[in-house]
Amino acid sequence: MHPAAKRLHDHEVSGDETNIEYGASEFGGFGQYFRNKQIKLDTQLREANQCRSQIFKDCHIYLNGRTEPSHTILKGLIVSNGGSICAFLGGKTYATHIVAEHLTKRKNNQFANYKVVKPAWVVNCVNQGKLLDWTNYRAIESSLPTLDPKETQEQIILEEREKVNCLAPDYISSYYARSRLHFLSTKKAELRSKCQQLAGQLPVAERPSPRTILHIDFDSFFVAVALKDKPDLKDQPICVSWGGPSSDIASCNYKAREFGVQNGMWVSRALQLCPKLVCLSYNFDEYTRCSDVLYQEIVDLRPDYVTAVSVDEALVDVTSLCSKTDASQLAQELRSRIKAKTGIEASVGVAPNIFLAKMALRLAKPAGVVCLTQSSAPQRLANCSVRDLPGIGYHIAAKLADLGVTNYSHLKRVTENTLKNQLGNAVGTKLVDYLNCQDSDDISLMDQVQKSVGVELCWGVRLLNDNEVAQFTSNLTEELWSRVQSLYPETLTIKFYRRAADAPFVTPKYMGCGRCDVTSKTRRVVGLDLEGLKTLVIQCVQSFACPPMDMRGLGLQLRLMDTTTPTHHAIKFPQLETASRSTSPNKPKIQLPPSRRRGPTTLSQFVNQPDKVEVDMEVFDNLPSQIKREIMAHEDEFLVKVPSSRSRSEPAAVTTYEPVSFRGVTSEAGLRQVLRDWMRSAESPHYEDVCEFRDFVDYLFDSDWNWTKAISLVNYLNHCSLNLSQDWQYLAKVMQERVAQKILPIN
DNA sequence: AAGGTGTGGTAGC
DNA sequence: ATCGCTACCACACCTT
Repeated sequence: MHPAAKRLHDHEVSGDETNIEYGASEFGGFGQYFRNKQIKLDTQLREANQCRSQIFKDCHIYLNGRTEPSHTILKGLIVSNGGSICAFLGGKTYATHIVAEHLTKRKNNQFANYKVVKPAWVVNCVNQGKLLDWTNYRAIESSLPTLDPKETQEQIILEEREKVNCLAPDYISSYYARSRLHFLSTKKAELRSKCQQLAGQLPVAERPSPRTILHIDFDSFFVAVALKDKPDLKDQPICVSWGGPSSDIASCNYKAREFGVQNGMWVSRALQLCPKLVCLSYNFDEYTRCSDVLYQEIVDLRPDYVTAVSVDEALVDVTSLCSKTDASQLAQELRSRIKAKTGIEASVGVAPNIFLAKMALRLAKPAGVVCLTQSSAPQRLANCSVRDLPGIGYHIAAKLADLGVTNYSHLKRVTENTLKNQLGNAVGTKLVDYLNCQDSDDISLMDQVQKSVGVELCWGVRLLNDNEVAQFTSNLTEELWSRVQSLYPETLTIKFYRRAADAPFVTPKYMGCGRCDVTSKTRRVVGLDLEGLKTLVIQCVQSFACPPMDMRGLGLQLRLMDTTTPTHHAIKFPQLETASRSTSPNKPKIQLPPSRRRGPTTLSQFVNQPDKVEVDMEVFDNLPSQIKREIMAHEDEFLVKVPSSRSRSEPAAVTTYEPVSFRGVTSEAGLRQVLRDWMRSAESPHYEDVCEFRDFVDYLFDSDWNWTKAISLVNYLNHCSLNLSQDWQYLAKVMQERVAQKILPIN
């Protein structure tokens, strides 16, 4: 489906709640109760008029500036004839038409790609009972499909760049320093890792079922922090944002929500709804301080388990504690201690599972504690909007609304199969669980090791040419690299934001990305260093073939190697027995940084091994580490005499030594398992095993398509060896070097 | 059948 | 003006 058509379709699904787009980021409370007056007006108009006709079917119309007839009348005409009103340009809903009398120069530009019509178009359409050709009612001359000429676009970008320059050396760091979403994401990652460390220290408790789970969270956290030194404002409608008209509201208090203000809404919009709204600033340092107090108090309880949900929010398993204390009392005490130490209110939900704990928390806000049980929950939750169920966002809620399900109790009306067919297996199953007040998520199984690391930047990206695109891409890749640390990346997914063909060149949000088409690409990055990564990313970005001036954002995500889970799935993988040791006819292609170049080396050098000094294997194994390492490093000069397999299995050795074999192992995960077993089996590697490993890696490397897996395996060895003896680390280095050199001649 | 890739949804304030 | 991030899951579709 064409993107615009899809948006129209989506719009239909969402009915007349044209600005529900903000619902996507709504949180912390029953937004249902504070519906925007505008929605009500539309609904009432539509109901009163019972949709006299469908003239404006599929029309999503934005009214701009002063009009004759008035907005109210036009709105009535449009809505009662099957059309809908678009509250804002930009965002996720797409306006098909703009109605305007006069346009300022800037708007002229901003609206250049819309169908901009005079109000008479609406009136005449209704009078004649059909949709008239809009081009006879143009409000500006150069409308669709003409785009801004290239020079104009260049001019716009140059002007914008004077204020916001995404190529400035400190742009990325200063951007992230002010981004609330970046703050939230990175804090969460930090806390998750801390909680995981903690889990290792906590005693491994038995896990009788049912559990007692606390879900604790500060009430409108950012606002609460902002109000700490402005207590006189606490009864006013307050929000936290950077303050400009198109800045996002990060958090608003309950007073503001009464006016329909929601988190994620733009300030300009919120001010329409609530002119007295007061905007306060962010204070990231203080958020961190409060967060630390919260988590310290939780840890001091000595719970069975803690999971970080957010900077101000945690799931706590307190089952053991509750054998002595009453859960609700425990929660109350926790609440008061936190209030005393931070000065801000937290609420707590108590329940036997995560789902119910989350729902209990919603009921508990503001400043309260609510306990839910399997038996009390259904009644307490009956009227709660499906939007408030964990994992049910704007899109799924819209699909549920199509099924006639808008609140929790309606779920009963739909069969499990319908849910699964309409929403997918996972969501369907989850909803059925919810209806039964159950949750298959187990708090002790959450917080697994991090699987990916990424960066994304979609604000202020304004670039003129390929060079600038490469520069920006390179800068962002460096930022990504700085976050990788000792982690071990396997693949890179590049997410490219390109201005949608029909989106205006000047974005509705100041310096925002506007509506974009997003495409992505995944590549293996095993064996690449920063320079290699940069080259790869720039290459991929170029492959999207986007006019530089239409680039609006870039995301880079590294999937990390799975270092824990052995898998039993076998992927197709050639067997060693059938391997040919000859040079592969198709040489692998890989971009390696110039820094890796070490002079000419050919594959044949490794294949045709030079004469060797003989070393007995047993002797080798008993050599001091230092010498072993030397031999491994110069293994081409040594030949270790391997005893026959018979003598090896003789009971001479006290410890039973099992030679490592990679033969017959078919999956990458399986290979890693063999490596892990090998590394566990000995303080330092046996020479024979080293040879087996080297041969296997050589084989992989030489076979047509497994060279990336060879690199992968060697790097995995390196990754794991960090915790092992120097011998292991050295082996890894030697193998890395070997593989790196094999790659060289191909460049 | 199992794995890879591309896309899309959700959560936090 | 403005700071629209990021990790993770699930799925459709494709290849082998």
